[in-house]
Amino acid sequence: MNHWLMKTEPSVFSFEDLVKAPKSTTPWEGVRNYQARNLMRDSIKMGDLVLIYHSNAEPMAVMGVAEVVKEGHPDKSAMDPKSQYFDNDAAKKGTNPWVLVGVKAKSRFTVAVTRDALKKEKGLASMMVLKKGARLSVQPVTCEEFQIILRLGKPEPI
DNA sequence: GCCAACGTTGGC
DNA sequence: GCCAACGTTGGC
Repeated sequence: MNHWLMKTEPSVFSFEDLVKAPKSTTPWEGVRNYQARNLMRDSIKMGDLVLIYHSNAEPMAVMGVAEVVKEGHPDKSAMDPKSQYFDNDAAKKGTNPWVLVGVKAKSRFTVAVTRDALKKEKGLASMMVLKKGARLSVQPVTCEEFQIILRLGKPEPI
């Protein structure tokens, strides 16, 4: 099984929004970056676990864990003019390059694992999310990193 | 195919 | 709000 980290801006869609969604499940739409697209298309599999990270927020933190419940398939929002994620170029061409996965909230951290807390932890020093300028919104996380963050977050089941 | 200019992300 | 770092675009 593989582990991932997905960023979200809580003002747009927060971890609690995911928890409150029907069946605590949502299509992770709106990713418009090819590297992240490739991960969702090729590498992210059913049952993989995902850390949900709040970016551009107070606090910046990992808020909980989600599970992949649907593997890569077309992100239809790219072709929907009414969607905030509409991709005009893709729509004009008539081919949709964008892919999403379905995620379901699995556990909520009783202790939000803040960016500062991540930085303080020796075993997390090489995490992509901590690198300056790292913008990839879907990132791989090692099993060791995942376990450390789980220990810090003291998760409770949803 | 290079690379400068641009728009966006996201920490600070 | 600022701006560094990044990915993408488009002229050549």
